[in-house]
Amino acid sequence: MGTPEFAEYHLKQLYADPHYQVVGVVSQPDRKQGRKLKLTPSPVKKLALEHETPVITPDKFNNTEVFDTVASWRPEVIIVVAYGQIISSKFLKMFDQRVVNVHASLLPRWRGAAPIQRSIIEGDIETGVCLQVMKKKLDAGDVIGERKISISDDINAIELHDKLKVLGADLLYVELMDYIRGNLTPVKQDEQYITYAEKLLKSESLIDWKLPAKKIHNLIRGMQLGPGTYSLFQGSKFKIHKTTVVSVESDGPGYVMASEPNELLIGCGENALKILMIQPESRSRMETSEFLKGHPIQKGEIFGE
RNA sequence: CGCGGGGUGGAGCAGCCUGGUAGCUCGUUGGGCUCAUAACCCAAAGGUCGUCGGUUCAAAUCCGGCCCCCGCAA
Repeated sequence: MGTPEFAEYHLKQLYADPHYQVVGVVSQPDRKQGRKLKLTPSPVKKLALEHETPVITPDKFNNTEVFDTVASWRPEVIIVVAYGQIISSKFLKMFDQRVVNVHASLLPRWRGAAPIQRSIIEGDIETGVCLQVMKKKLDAGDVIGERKISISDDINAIELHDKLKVLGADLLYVELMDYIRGNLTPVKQDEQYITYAEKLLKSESLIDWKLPAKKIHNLIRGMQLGPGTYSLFQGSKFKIHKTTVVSVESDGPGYVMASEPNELLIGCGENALKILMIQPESRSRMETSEFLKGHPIQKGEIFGE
């Protein structure tokens, strides 16, 4: 059971693994997507169809008919990866201890919707993926296995996402097999370390130059997988895609401290940010050096207005 | 029929409204200056202005179709 690309990767690895046989797939209904609002199947559904696996995409999963359909596939284990709907305890009881979930954080840290992004935004130096036995309470299940990875200070959420999906699939390849065979006992989560990864809000996209450069840098990296971040400049929006923190005294929040052929340095509440990749309205993203050739910016001009 | 913005020498942009010598910041090539340089000076090459058609004496510019890209929204 899953929906986006993160889940699709896991499913792809299951198909490739001779130890598993995929008997059925559950995904979210087709959504209107893109500029034409064309009805598009989820990556997981698409992959399942290519493999001619039975697929269902119920609007509401928690429904007896749906449960019966899943039961009719006679699954030995049910794997949930970024499905996108709450799964009722009734279903979990039907398949007692056999519904597992891959979650992209080191539980109990970052339970919830946006663990990858939140780990970067909050400046964590380490994260990972967990395989848990699903409980009624969100992401509170006993942990079957985990994989850790360090977060470098220039990796963004998309890159981290791509690394974590590989680790997640590996949990299915190794630990899940052990669990099914009864060779592995899940471990309870230590409740004192619980944190929640709230969904990213659109209001978080606007850069507040009064914050320290480090915080803004983390936000920009974390929001890459999601709505992105932008700043206003002379009346239009500029998406900021990539930055690096420069340890110098700030001239003030949003002040352009240097605008040279290859460099755009903006003051923050503390230190400054060098903009490396930027995107004006209606244009594609571009390197700052290219951007400056067609958009001359003077030292002393202000971002954020 | 979801809303809107773009496609101009190799890169990033201006010009379009108010049709009539293709411009700017770079890059490239050659030359000069310099102990030297990615710095400076001089010169040159390089564009069917996305594409097809229409209007016109004349279209990058006005009108219509198509293709590609981007933002919002979902």
